[in-house]
Amino acid sequence: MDLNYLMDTLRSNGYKITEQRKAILQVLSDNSSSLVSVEQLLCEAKELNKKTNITTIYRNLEIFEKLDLLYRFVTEYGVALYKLACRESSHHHHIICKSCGKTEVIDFCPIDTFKHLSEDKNFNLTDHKLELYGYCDKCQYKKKVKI
Amino acid sequence: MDLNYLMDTLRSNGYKITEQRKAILQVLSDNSSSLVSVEQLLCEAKELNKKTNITTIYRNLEIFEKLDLLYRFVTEYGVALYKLACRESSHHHHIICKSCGKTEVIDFCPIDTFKHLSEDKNFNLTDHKLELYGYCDKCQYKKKVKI
DNA sequence: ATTCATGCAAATGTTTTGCATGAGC
DNA sequence: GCTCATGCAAAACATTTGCATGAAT
Repeated sequence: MDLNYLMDTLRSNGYKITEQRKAILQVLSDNSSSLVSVEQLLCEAKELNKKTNITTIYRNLEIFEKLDLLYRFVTEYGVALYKLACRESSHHHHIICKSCGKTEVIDFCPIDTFKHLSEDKNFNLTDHKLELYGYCDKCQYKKKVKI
Repeated sequence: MDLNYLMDTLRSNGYKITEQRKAILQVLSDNSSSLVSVEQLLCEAKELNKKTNITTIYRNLEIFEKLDLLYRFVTEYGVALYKLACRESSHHHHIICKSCGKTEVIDFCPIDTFKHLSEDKNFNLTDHKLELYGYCDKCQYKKKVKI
């Protein structure tokens, strides 16, 4: 994901470009192929800018999310994980590696299959959530669960 | 869901049947068609047994979950919601009302559709999560979001 | 110069834990 | 009587907020 696009979006929405913001965006960008926790984000952002503070992380994640720059995901244990949102992203689902957190986008959506089922149940279907879990290429033989 | 079955399961696993446990199970049973939060559970359990304590709720939810009596669900805001697990439950998904939390089971699973997609991506697929959201029969015209 | 962003500390909310007491078998 | 379950208080986390200071425009 393009850092310039991210910063332009911030600027055009009246947000200033600070060193901390740059560091956070850089970390998110470096990890754009997997989901990162706040803890990991803080840790890696500190490497880029020692001054980065946890409060700043939280405040910025909220902003990035509001601007649709960030995809927020909550694991079944209630832990929030983040990943930059694809700019061109239309509706899609993810396949997530349970070991390293790597995510891939799956364009196919099976939701139409459920349309008639929900009608049968008199549910007015508005949203859905589908996530596939497994082990990616590299992790298939070490299967150490991190998420 | 049958309270006797629940208590038998507890007993046969070495757990005692206390008034608090009965109250918690009763509340879960009364709400078996929707997801309840810990807060709601505490509130309703207190009506049945004033002595019921939040710590006891947490400890028991953990036990029930471990015995597969309870289905635990985490919303996108990280809030845990619970519902008794169906005894005969095989693999299935849920359709969840965003207003009242009512849930219905959907037996159909589209996961086979993704088998070849995950192979293309060299992902060894092990789990998945699918939830449908909408408004049930009764809530379609009041659409007040609670979950 | 003005406004927004940050850091610190404190507050909040949720869940967990230690320990003494009490209830179930 | 023994064991497990409970209640209380405190601890452990994750996240949010108030406020004064500092950086970006």
